[in-house]
Amino acid sequence: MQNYLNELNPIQADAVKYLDGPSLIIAGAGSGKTRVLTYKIVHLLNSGYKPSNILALTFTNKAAREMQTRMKMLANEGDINKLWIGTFHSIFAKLLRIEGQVMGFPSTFTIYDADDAKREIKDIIKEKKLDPQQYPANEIYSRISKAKNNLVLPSSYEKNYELQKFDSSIKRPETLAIYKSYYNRCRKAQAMDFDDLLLNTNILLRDYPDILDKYQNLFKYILVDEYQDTNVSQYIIVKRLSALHKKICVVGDDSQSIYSFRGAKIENILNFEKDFKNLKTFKLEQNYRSTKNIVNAANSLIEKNVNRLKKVVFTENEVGDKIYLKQFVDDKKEAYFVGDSIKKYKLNNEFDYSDIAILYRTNSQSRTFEEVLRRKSIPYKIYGSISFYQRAEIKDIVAYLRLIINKRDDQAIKRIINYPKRAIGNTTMQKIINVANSNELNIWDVLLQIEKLSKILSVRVINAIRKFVNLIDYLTEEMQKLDAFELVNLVLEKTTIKQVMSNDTTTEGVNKYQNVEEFTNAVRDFTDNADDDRSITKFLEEIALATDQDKEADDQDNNKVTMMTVHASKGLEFKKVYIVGMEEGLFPSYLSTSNDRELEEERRLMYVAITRCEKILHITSAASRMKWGKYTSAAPSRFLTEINPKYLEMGVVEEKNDDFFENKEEFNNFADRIRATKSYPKPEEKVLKKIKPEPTKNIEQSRQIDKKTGLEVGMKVEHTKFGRGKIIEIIGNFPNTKAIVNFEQAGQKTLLLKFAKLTIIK
DNA sequence: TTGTGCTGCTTTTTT
DNA sequence: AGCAGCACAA
Repeated sequence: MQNYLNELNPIQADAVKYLDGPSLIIAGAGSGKTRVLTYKIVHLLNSGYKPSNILALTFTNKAAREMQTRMKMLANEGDINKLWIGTFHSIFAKLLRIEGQVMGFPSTFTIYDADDAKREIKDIIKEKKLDPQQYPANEIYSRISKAKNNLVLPSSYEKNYELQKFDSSIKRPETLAIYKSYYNRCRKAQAMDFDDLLLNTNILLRDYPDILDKYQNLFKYILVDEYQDTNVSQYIIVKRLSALHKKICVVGDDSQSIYSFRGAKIENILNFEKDFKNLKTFKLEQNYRSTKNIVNAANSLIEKNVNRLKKVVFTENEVGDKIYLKQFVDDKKEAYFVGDSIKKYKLNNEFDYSDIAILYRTNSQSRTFEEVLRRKSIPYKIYGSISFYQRAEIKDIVAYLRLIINKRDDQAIKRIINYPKRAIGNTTMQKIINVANSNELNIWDVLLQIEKLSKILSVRVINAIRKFVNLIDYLTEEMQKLDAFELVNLVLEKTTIKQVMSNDTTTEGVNKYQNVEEFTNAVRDFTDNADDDRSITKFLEEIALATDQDKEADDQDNNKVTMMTVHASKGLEFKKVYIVGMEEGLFPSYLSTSNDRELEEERRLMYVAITRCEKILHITSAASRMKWGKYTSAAPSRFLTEINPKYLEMGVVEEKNDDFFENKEEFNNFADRIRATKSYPKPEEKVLKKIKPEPTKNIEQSRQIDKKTGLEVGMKVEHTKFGRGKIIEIIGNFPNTKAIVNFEQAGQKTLLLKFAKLTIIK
């Protein structure tokens, strides 16, 4: 075995070698954190620890996988497979499947994702006849989530005067009642949401000492990655499990704590010293990733935060280019600049597409860039907030699988009982749900004895339901004999989903069908490669906790520009980065500007964004941007003024137009700053240059749409004489606009629009 | 019961 | 701009 310790700097090596007691590794951005963690695990193995005695917790599946891959170079594969390594959620889901029976959970319990959880809450609000405006499901969900992450069960919520006072003060006195009801329903459905996985683990370890004992003994060494992002629930789990051996190593960077909206407590890392006696602290401060300019710029920004641990990140890398700053008239110009810039770098062969990332604050910003990159034939991949497995068409199929495994999964039933259409409509479901609720039954129990409802349901409906029940029963029986892949195919076949979908020839329909095919491929992949358990249960387990980022492994052509939110970019690095949309109200988000804590989190987020970059960093903003269908203007982000200007290179302000500025003062401030740097050429002329505010439509587009009638290329239309057809071209100007239409029956015709009566059909 | 078209809301980030 | 939810019609 090669001496891996030689590949580390002295502090890294010390951190790896120290196994005697609790340790805290403060790892600055780009300081080789993953390397230290993986080497430390290898070191544990070499020091006689058995792999099954090591627990390593990460925040993303990707991080876990990355560590495993890296370890394969250094340790034997059999050992690595026996490690307990994974996300908090997946590890403790696994634990609950093994041990949850004592709490009344079968090993087949369902995991509700955020979507399921919100639907359930929405249903409850509806059934309680509360005003959905007053009780937005989203906010109630996050309130409940917060309670759970602070280990506040409905019973403690009820006793907590403060919480209820707050709910009353915002006119939501029924929050507790909703929480109670939601909590009970999840239990009844044998379902756990993401927060329950941690909460129930806590209850398990608290109330069952022999189980606690078992796992305290099993986990002889515990490592936690991204410790700054742990919430109370996770923190207590870690504390309980490590209480016996006190062999725990947590790694984190307070400057990169960006998940407090999800209940993460930055205090967990700030106070770690108080929690563990004889703590050894290691500070990794040398950055191996970025140029001096980038590291220094990031430092100068994060220094503005008051609440932080002392740490000075430095680098011995080259000075590098300054950070390029540019502002544009609107979001389209911004996107075109990025597209052109990527093309230029690519032409000069300076970077591969895969070296480049576009980072933004909100997912909705991706659209504009997607459009531009597609137009310029630049290959890209987007990591969206919606995971592949959360797409409606996939969730439909998954719902069948979930129901086959767990008949009490009410959310699954609601989703599929009328998909594909079987004439079991909303009214029917409402009646059934009422019966279920008033008898403390699951929906499935009611369906099993649907004949009893002959007074309130028609024979037709009862027969439809019986058929549905038979179908599910049949599939459940078959499940015993089949592997996951075979079962999925049978489901697609017998439910007629496959047939229904292939009949849909619209673009979206075809797209959905392709997604389903991709899904079956993923299932096949799973059955082919899973080493021990290839049941559908195991597969569902994996995808319930999968995110979009976890699906790229099999992507062959990886030379693509990456687009993602800054949050999603944590832990990654790119040679060239564009941070876009640096505007007040967007980054920092308008929701965070009123309070210092949240503003500091936004600043850390910006810190994360900057430190993703190895070599060339562009930061852009737009003076005006399409938001909710309207153009809204914004001043450049305050964070730009917080970076020490000596690390910045101000670009030319492109075609500035003060018609776009309601807030001139803020713009002028920005302009002043730009003037203050030498590289900016004669600002006044540029700034005062006026252009017509016609930002959206380009010529090419306006030729393809007839403004008068709203007809557009690609639309389907109906003509009184020729029947249905599709517009393939629009030519000429009003009043002589003509449309070339390809009719299904009559063939291609050119019609003068002022005469032809075309009606648009969907 | 299903389909359609209108209204009003959304966007912060995610395991 | 896009979408969910809803009212109303077929």
